[in-house]
Amino acid sequence: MARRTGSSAEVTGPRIRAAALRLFARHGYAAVSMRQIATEVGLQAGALYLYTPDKQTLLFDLLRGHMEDLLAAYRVPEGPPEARLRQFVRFHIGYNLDHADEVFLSYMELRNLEPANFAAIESLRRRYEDRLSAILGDGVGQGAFQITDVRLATMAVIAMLNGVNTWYRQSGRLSRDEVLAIHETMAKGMIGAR
Amino acid sequence: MARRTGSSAEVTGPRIRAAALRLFARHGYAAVSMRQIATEVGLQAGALYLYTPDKQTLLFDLLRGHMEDLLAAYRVPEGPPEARLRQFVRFHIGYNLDHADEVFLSYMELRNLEPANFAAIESLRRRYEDRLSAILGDGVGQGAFQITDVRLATMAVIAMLNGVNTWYRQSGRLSRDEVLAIHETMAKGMIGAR
DNA sequence: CCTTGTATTGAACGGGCGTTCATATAACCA
DNA sequence: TGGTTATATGAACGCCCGTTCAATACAAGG
Repeated sequence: MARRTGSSAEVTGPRIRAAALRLFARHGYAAVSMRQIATEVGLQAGALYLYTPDKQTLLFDLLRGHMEDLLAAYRVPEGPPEARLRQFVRFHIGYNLDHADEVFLSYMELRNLEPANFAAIESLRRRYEDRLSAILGDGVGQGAFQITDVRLATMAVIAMLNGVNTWYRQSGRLSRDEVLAIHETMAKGMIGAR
Repeated sequence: MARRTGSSAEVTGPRIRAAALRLFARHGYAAVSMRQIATEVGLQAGALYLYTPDKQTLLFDLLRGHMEDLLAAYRVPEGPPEARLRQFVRFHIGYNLDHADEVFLSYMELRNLEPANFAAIESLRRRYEDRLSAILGDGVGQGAFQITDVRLATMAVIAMLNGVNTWYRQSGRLSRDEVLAIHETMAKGMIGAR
């Protein structure tokens, strides 16, 4: 057998990335073999190399794609700092819950990236973090927030928000909107918003 | 060669665990081979099996040991809820910074544990989290804290505190004590402490 | 000095790894 | 319809994996 009926690169490429994402997130990059990914898609391992030069690039493309999608999805909010912070909180939690595998992978597999690839992802992440820093900085400038160190506050707010992904389940005790509302309040409290 | 001069099980066992901890934390459980661990200690791979039944148990013992050490090191604070929260924050950040590899490993490698081992670690972690929940619950009862959901607030505070380990460096811009103080304030703000 | 027990080697086992490539088939186009 | 190109196979390459075990070298005690 060789080429299979109804197959095309436009279908196979995304299916490979989806399978790799799922397996990497579930078991870890190092623990997943190219043969497992291929099996998931219904291919032999060799066929994967029509779609990625190697396993490392497959991982990197997943992380880069996620960070770029995240940055593209973010709409810079307008209005007073408190309202903008509220919107950031809602966007961040919402996006993370809707892209749990991507987010998980992007935090867990950084150490498996080659230095150059690592730097590229970190740079994208920093750009995202800076969007929260901008809101917090404006809030301080307008006297709405009481923050000793904007960079630290940025990291702390994001760390708190990221925590949601570790425990939230759709069938859980709290609705998604309750979780969002509570985190809005906590984020405001953290930074001394009046 | 066989037995080497100056060697004894009391020395080799801890050295193996230390090497495994360092390598697992740096590169990930799945990416580290028994041969690499052995080389680090100056042994052949086979010798490791005098000290652990297998690789999985080596990982599990590291995680269990860490969680037990953490629970043993925690002194239940006394006084009003606000003071007890302050002490929890200081203990948690301080302990995490002093045991960065253990903490990192305990979060990253949970998924590489067999179900029974996973459950054991999660149970220990839950016991630790409950100590913060107790403080928050008391604070609510005494009207000192304004918390919609104690369990959610517990997870959020711990997530925020854990974030420190991802960026704090001793040579960094902020001193350890500044970091502690700021996080005390943020933790209090999160839960509406007066 | 010799025996006993501990600590370790080094080879071997079966198997899986990432990657390459000649080959084959399906889809497309003239 | 026939030739070309895109898509995939499946075998092979060299290498590393976790684990076992007989053989062995050393330390300690009598």
